[in-house]
Amino acid sequence: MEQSSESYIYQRLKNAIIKGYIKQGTKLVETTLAKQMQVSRTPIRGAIRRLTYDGFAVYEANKGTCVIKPTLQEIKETFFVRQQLEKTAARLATETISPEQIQELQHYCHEEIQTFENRDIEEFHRINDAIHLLIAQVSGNTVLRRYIEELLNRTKIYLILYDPFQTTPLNPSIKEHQKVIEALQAKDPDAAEKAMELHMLSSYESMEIPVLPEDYISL
Amino acid sequence: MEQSSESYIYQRLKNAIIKGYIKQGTKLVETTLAKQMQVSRTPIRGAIRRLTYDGFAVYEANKGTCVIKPTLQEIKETFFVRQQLEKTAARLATETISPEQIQELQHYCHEEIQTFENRDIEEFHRINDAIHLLIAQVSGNTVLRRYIEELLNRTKIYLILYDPFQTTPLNPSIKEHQKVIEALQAKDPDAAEKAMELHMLSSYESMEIPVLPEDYISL
DNA sequence: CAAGCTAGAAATGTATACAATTTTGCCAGA
DNA sequence: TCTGGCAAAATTGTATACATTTCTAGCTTG
Repeated sequence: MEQSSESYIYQRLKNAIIKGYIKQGTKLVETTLAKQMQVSRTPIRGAIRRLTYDGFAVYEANKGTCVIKPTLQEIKETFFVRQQLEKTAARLATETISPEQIQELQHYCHEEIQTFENRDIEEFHRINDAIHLLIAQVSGNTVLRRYIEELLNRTKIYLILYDPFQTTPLNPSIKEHQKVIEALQAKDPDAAEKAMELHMLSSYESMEIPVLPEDYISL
Repeated sequence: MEQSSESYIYQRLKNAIIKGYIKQGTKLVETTLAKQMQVSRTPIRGAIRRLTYDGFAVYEANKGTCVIKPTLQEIKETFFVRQQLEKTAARLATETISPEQIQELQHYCHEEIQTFENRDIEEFHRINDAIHLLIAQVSGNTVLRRYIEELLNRTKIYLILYDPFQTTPLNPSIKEHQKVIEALQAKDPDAAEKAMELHMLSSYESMEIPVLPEDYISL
């Protein structure tokens, strides 16, 4: 499948933002990026606009587009919305989840433990995402799934600002996932919702404004 | 304030879709629209892409963009997500709402009753939107507010498919709004959440596939 | 007559040119 | 030195031209 130039550029830019290669607040200048990526302004422009619609950048007419620089307040608000939707997804999932899907979730949990022992943070996050996305999918509400996916993506960029060295203790996360999965297996909506609520809460309640040099760039 | 051509085109197209002037499933051809609107393809293209990101159209690479043609399932799913978020907003609003804001809501309710007597459906919907948006704003969570605003916009297009003649009894809606406002005034989170849940539920639970000629256009 | 192929048309994707707006930096004057 | 303004540079907004892909209509062939 031949992918369009714009999609490719979009992916590259998004990745660079999420990974922190592009500093928050940076202005995304069309002409500059066009030269760097050896394409015309047209696909660059499209990619930048898409980043805007996805919430990774802010646009001002006749001024240009900058990578977002969220406040701690905004970050917590976003996590809160994500929490609400994931709570709902977990509740719905108790009614529709199949034994195979439960097995898949448990498999992820095992992988998570192994990855934790290996200290492979990147892989750990990949598995974490997979768990949350699977539950969102199992919920059976595709609109809900799309919103959760969007918010999950959006919260990734926040983790860089909040915890650039990724030192957050991941151990509790594993146990929390297991709690959610147990509730799903027991088909207990209230327990599933509560478990997910607590899990999401622990991922943002302790956030504080990090002390970093102004021009800090995470690897 | 001078608005860009693209923004203007976006607004026009969105309005045409929401009002039903453009039939659901219609392909949005760049060249055709460019001729109609007397501009080049560039701003048309941007406007169409934006409609895509807002969920009013679907895009396929190298194929083009079509106005969405949601199934009843999708419509109900979207209303459900909106319901979840508005429930949350109502709950949060009980903690932050001011006497002035309560008064503003009550004012809307009075307007709503008058408008109902005048059978001005368009105005009625405008007031209804204002009530929901104000509660979302009062919640104090701007991310939540933006999502609710997006979903409110998106559900507008659904009402055309569901009820093109806008014959839905609006009377219960007024009473439901009053219930929500009473709960906000009493600063009772559970009551506010419940009242909003019931109000949202009544707006979509009874939806059925409408019987319409294939080429039906609302006004 | 149906299925498949092919050339032309049509539509989207990208590059480039030009217009309008904003930003920047320098200079004059108080 | 500070401020205001003006002109050049930089950047975004739009138009147009060209490239590539997809759609369509008509023809061929079994």
